[in-house]
Amino acid sequence: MPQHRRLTDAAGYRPNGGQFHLQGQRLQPFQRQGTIIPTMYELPKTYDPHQVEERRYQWWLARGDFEATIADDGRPRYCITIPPPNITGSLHMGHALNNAVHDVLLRWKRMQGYNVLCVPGTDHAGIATQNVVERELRNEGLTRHDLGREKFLERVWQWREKYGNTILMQFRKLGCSYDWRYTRFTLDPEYADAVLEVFVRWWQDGHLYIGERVINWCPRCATALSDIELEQSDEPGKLYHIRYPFADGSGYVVVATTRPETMLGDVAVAVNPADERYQGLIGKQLRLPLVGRIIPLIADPYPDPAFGTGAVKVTPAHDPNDFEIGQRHNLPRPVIMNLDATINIEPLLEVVNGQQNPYLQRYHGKDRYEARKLIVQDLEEGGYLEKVEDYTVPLARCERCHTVVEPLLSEQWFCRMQSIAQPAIEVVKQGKIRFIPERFTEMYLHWMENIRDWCISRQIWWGHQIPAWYCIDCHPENFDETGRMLRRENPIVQKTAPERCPRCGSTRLVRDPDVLDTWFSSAIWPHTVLGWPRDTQELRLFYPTDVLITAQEILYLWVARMIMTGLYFMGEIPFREVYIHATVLNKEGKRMSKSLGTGIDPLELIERYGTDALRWALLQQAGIQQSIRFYEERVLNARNFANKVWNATRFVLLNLEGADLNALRQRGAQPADALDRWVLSRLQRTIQAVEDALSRYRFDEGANALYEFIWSEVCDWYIEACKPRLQDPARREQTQAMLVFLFDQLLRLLHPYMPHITEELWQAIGATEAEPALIRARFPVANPALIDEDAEAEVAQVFDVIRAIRNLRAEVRITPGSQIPYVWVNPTDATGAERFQRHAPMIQHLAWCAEVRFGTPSERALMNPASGAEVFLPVVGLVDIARERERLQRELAKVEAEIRQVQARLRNPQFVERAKPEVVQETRALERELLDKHARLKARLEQLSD
RNA sequence: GGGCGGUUAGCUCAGUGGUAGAGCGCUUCGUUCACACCGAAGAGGUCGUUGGUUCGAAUCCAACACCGCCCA
Repeated sequence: MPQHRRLTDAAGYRPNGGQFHLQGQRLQPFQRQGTIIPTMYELPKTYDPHQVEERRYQWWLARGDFEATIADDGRPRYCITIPPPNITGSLHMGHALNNAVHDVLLRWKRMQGYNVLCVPGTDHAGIATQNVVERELRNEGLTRHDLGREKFLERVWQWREKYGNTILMQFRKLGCSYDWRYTRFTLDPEYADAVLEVFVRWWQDGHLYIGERVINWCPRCATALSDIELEQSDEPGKLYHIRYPFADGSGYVVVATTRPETMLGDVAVAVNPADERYQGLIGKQLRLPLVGRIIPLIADPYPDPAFGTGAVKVTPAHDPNDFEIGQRHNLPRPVIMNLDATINIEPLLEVVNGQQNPYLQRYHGKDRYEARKLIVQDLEEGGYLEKVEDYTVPLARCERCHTVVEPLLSEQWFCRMQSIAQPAIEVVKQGKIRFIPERFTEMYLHWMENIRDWCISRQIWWGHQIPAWYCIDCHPENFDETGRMLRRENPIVQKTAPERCPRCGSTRLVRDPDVLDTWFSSAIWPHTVLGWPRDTQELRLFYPTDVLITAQEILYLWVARMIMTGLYFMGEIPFREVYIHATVLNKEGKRMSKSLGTGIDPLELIERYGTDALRWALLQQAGIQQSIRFYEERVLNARNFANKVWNATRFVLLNLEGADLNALRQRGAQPADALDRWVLSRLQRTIQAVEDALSRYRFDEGANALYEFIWSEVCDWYIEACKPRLQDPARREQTQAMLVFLFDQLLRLLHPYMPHITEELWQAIGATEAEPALIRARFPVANPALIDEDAEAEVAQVFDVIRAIRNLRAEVRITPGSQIPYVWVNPTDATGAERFQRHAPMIQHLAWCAEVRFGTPSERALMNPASGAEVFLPVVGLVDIARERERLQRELAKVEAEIRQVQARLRNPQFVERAKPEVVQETRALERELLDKHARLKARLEQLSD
């Protein structure tokens, strides 16, 4: 039976100048079928992710490793529905972090034995997608109106077929182990049906209404925008102070505005009732400059007396706050602007004699900014303009086209939120849904408790068209001569088109042209992707889901709404936890933006450093922060770490030559000495740390524990210490078994973070018939019995002595390459003496000397105090006494400073009395050690002065 | 204006009451048969400021300053 064989035989790979050659598509290295053959592999010196990642991903896909079992097979279940990315999007660092976090959790839970289901999918993204296609059309010299609604939608679907899955393919490049069979799209027929179901039920239950509100209107896109579709920014502008004279000629009131053109629609001036400056004036009439309208001075709590003159002009149709004032005082709300942001004076004509007004005619039909210029000019000429100040204006722009958004009164569909929100507040208060980091609980509750009605209609074509029909014969006045609807009244709301009007029997029905806000459909994502409103096995098994992982910016617009719809339609929370990860910024702390060129392309990083490196770099920073600054050097470092893991495993494999891997595995970890017990103990602590970190979403902590253990303990010390043992026939097999066990565990622990490289390596060192793939192998469980404080203390002391010797060597430039004949170790007590004698071979090997002698030297030597011993490095004829004294003096000064600190603490009776006893003990022990060091340094100095 | 987060080594960040840490960068040295995507040894910090609590504060409290996020 062959004990080992070359990789070229088994899998068609041949090392060639550090490169692998793929000799055919079907060849899959390290994948063994059937019985396990102990194998000696030749791995290239440098890990090449390109040779591994795509192949491993396809292998998992082919094996069905990402697929959940849709049945109760006795395993606990774990389910996540991902935040569906916008179909027009492409992978950015935020997605990379979000999906890396998803996949770590999924892989971890899967390895823990959970039946894991992760549902991926995409969002139709109404405005964004419509804009992309409209831009395409514009290049062809067309608008969507040239095509008409139906043809236009065909175009959008074509676009979606072509590009809509780009981002999901990019998620695969991240290694995401999602169940792709369940890929959903928010405009799938079943999904669309669920959306209509929600609309109809909410309508029947009285939660929907048609109303007039001031909404954010994009004059370019010609639609209402939700808050999240806005870009808020402060821009330089002007503050205009305008005099509004009293109608009786008794002076004037000054109001300030940043949008003077809106004065055309003013219907009042408001002041705070508590404002003393206006006592006795409230109720007086003012004459609106230029327009001539007579408007009242009213009292309302909204104006802040401390701000400016304390008087606010009220334009209900063009400002949301003014709208509310108008409602309180039952004021008219003239709309003086068209949907394309040109001025329309028609609503004023009835109130003032507009035909006679030379000003109004001048503004009619002019663009808002042009009108502003004219109005300011006319105000100035009329003596109404008191002053103009430079002022920083908060501006909202359309996220898609960057046009300044206009607050505008319009007819929209609304959803009443208050009663729907109540249960969603309760479940969070009761802790049924937990936010991580916790601070988001308060933010969520605050927003929910002040929730406003939700404008759910959008004046675009791409999306879920509102299932409401209107009868022309019941309300002919609501339609113009072309049949276009002017007003919504008595809607017939149902899932499918009604045959005839239930009131008058007419068949002349018109469907509401508007579509629903995209968030309306994504609000039902968790239960809808699992099959709602049908009663499915998936829903029964996997709802509620376990966690929702997202970025902070959509806490309100998406997370809150999912909680509300989940409770409303399922009667149950949609997820138990909400993890809100950081925003990825660049090194300067600026938001990554493609248009500003401040972004980093994750795909480029994957190309250069590999997926596992990118994941590691992101996760190493992913905890509970608000933001993380990301830059390429971090990925470089992660790549180096991957290479370290590769080479450490490679070392183990190279040292298995002639070994029976099966036998070694069966033998398991049998510690032969303190060093073995030390590494097993450290491993348990690492397992605990990773487990604990992942359960708290502290991916950074888990990564650091792994990095520290693998690099600084296993590679720097354990492997180095194992080298001579592997050459010793008496210890070789036991050491091999230790290493095989250790690396099997390490690769398992690391797999959720770095799936591809670990699977590839584990296939060589850990795979068995019972566990053929790491992705489904058991995650390590810490064994507290293996935590060994004594071994840890003992090994720490030995390492300290080794470091002390290395330190002396470096002092006199004796490189590690040149072995020295012997060093002296002088233990401070009997325990130390016994210990260091036992570990003399390790000290020799790791301090690069041929012999360890015990005691003090008579010849010339450098001295260094260590923990439990002082070490001497004999330096024949080379010792510069003066220099050595200087070095020792420096050491002495350091020790003395430390002694002063420690003794100051111990001299304080309050400390000895009140501090925890173990702290006092530790401090005393520290004092003893420092005093001991001090004495030895002193003695050495005296010796040298002879 | 309100709420929240941050301020620790040159840079990016860990560190929730008991001897200040990591990675990168820097200095010196080194191709020892896992790894130069590496190894060995170093230098470098009055933990934003000011008060308070405490035997003891980077850590808890208060105020302030600056940076940032969210909301209005």
